[in-house]
Amino acid sequence: MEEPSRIDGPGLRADARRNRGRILVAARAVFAERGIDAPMATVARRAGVGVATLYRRFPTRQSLVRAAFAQQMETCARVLTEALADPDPWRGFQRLFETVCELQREEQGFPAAFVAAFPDSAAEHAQAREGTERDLMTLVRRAQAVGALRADFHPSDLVVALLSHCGLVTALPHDNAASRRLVAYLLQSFRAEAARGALPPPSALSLRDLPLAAGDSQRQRPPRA
Amino acid sequence: MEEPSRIDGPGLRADARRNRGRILVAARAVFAERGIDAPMATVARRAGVGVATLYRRFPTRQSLVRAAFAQQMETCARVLTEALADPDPWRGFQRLFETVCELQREEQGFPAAFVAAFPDSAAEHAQAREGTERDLMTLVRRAQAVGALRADFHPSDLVVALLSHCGLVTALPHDNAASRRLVAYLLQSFRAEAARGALPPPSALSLRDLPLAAGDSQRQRPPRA
DNA sequence: TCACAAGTGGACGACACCGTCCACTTGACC
DNA sequence: GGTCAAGTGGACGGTGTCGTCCACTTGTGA
Repeated sequence: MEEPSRIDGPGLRADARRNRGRILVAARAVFAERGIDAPMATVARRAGVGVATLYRRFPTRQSLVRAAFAQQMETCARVLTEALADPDPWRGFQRLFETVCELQREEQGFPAAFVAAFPDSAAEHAQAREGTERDLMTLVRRAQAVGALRADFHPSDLVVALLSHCGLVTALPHDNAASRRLVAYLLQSFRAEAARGALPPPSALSLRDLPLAAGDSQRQRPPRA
Repeated sequence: MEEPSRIDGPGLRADARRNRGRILVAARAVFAERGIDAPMATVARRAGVGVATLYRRFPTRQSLVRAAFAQQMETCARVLTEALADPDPWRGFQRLFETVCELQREEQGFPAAFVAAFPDSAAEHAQAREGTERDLMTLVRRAQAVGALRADFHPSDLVVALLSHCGLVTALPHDNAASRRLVAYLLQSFRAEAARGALPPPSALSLRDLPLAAGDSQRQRPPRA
């Protein structure tokens, strides 16, 4: 009410803003090297900052993760807009998928952030997600209308594809060839000509389940070496 | 030398063997619910056993994981044998992929075990893996010779596909529809008729990187809610 | 230049998990 | 039934992370 969350945004003292920036850089680096649940203290040390400063700026690990990858999230949203603007809807669709996968591949830690849970941002970003979802639906319909995207493609299939790719790059963080190969296979199977026989029914997933535009998701936990 | 590892196998006292069994059941349950790095003490408690007993039987978490999912690993190996025996190599290939994915889908925690690292079993299971690898190669060649599997399919693509599916079911543990959908898409894109345009070069992966037959792999870490 | 609110660092208590140790129990074999 | 090695449970010390608290520093606006 009174404090409109000056925890982030501007309105910070100059040195504080500088530190905030350093923390985000350090967070991306540390998350890339040691995974998304690296100790907070490690991030602080790398940023040349005390733990207290880190916690003051980002009270939860989640808020740090979200802020650290906000730029990637925005890129995803922008790419969707560009895809919609493309006169060739299939090319738009293809670029959308390829670009998001490229982001997942390049920014270590982003994939993990991508599937990690952000249950509290649900209300907050509801409209953003709905807009994104509508846009995606439009893109899919157009690409189908042109006869490029198979008719039985369901918007949730994009979520499925992105999450799988995400899992792959998490398992093999440095194997770009594997990632590219999967992307190519999936794109080919999304083409209308590839349709042979019926597919099993689509998942009930929606964008709600995937933070394409700083949204959020569900989930449990994976392994460890 | 002197003690030929009676830690597992028979030769255990009756009560000890009973406990061992209980531990494995408990481990599968706990891994399914809380992920593969749930506290050892939780597994012990669930098995109605002290921690010491657990550690005596399975000195490392890895050995516990491996033992807990040994059955699933064996099933994978058996399915490969069956696939080779199938007069229709494509049907064999298809069943192999579908069955392994089904295992990943059904046994929570198995996918995580599947991608988790088992660096020390490398030497130990070297022959088993090589045999598996050769079998797989044979299966692929046969399916290609028949004109069913696309000519540019590379054995490592199976690893890629399995790891992606693994990631998907880890992210969405209860969404069978999503899993089935992905499997269907991938199988269709592996068909010879689906080939349109060149694929990017295959990954350098081999079965070495995937514990199809109780083998092992590499890796780093994923997220956490 | 000064005063003070904003910002800072690191020590600290709480907590969770690990893996070992040891005194006690129990199954197997005579 | 008696002996004893095999087996057992739980307490315990060690380690690593969390998140807070508070005395100190520093930027800002007058």
